[in-house]
Amino acid sequence: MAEIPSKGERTKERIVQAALELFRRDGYEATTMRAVADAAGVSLGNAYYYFASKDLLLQAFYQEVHEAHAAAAVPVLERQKTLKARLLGVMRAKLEAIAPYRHFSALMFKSAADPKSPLSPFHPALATIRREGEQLFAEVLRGTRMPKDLAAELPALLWTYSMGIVLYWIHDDSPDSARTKKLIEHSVELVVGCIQLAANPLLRPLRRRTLQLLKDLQFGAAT
Amino acid sequence: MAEIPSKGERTKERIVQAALELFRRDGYEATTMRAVADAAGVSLGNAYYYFASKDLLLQAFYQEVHEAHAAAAVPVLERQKTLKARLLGVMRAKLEAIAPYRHFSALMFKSAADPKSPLSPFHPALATIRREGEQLFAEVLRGTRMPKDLAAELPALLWTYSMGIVLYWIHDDSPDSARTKKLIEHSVELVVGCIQLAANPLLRPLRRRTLQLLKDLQFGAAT
DNA sequence: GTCTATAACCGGATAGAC
DNA sequence: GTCTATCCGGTTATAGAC
Repeated sequence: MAEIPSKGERTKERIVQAALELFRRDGYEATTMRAVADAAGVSLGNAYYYFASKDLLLQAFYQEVHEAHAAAAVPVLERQKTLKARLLGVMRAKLEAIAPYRHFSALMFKSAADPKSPLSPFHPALATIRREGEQLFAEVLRGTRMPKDLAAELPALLWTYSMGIVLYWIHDDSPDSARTKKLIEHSVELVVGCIQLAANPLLRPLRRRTLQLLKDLQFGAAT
Repeated sequence: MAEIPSKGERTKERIVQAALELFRRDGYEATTMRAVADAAGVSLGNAYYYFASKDLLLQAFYQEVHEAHAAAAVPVLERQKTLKARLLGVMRAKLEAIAPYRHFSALMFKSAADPKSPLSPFHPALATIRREGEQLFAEVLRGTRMPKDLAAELPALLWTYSMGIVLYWIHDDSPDSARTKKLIEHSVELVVGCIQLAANPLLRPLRRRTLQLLKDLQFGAAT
């Protein structure tokens, strides 16, 4: 840890920073690679030496947004004790964290649609970010008693749920994202209801069957 | 109806046909607008006179695929009487219809992520195709007795459900899409179970509340 | 006013020299 | 690692033909 950054690493960092600033100021499409290279003080070809394509520069952005979300979630998780309040708080924090970047979130879904895109959350390059996202939801569940098998799958499920909300939000043009907020309130209630239901010992057979199905459907798994 | 096509219309049709053929043969990205124009026997500028952008040419593709699905669904809907068998058959037909075009389906989701894209199913230009899709699911429901309020919302919900399946399928690299098939079998059961549950008169209050929420969340509606 | 063509523009990406 | 020169393809400007 804490390596001294090599020359190449410092150049790379300069490019990322230049890109982040320009993306924020002018948007992704309006920012040309030539502008990024200029702002970073390198040639166009050199920028491509570090980032094989323009959208790889976005990865840095996603990391930033995730960190903002995680930070905003900390006080919520400290204060709230019930599952419902914790999930609600974290989802609200998520909405606030991404609010300034609707456009970039849309870009993420754009690439998520393409399994081969290096920006798909299923792509190894972004697997880390996804895992960190799931980690956050694991925190949400901390303190909620439930069967082990369920606890193992829930973080990933909740992360997927949060992505669904984001997808809705991207298309939501109601003032102040009122619709999305409403959706969050209601869906959190639903989700928590389902979790509590699923935790009920009487439903163990159904739960096991469902979890098994989910596992079978996971992309990593064997057929 | 049945107008005699004007000269412009015939030119437009020639361009679409050329595009369809090249897209099929070489894929979307590998097909250049110059190649399409050449194949259609028009100049590049002329092609742009009819299609303001390359991806507008894809609309024709989606229409074709939808028609193939609708056609494949006809025998299913004639033979099958139970809701479950009808839905299952139509979903299987869907998978078969899109099978040769995984790549194009991915492209659709790519644009669906961007609310402003002319290829988003929420965009007016594609609203017709979406309505036809919902219409097909309305057919699936024909013969199933259920409350009016539920019947009004279900086609759109089922269409959304089918889109979810397609999204899964795009990422599914299991042999012969085995995973997606499994998902269809299991989720159809789940969906039908939910519908039957929702139709139960005892659950009317919950159903009404849920349907109201769904309506509120619809993008067309007032806040 | 409907249609067609040619020539350019622009920006992402690559080749290859140093 | 860094640069310059170039390619390539989507898109636009614009002028003329019917």
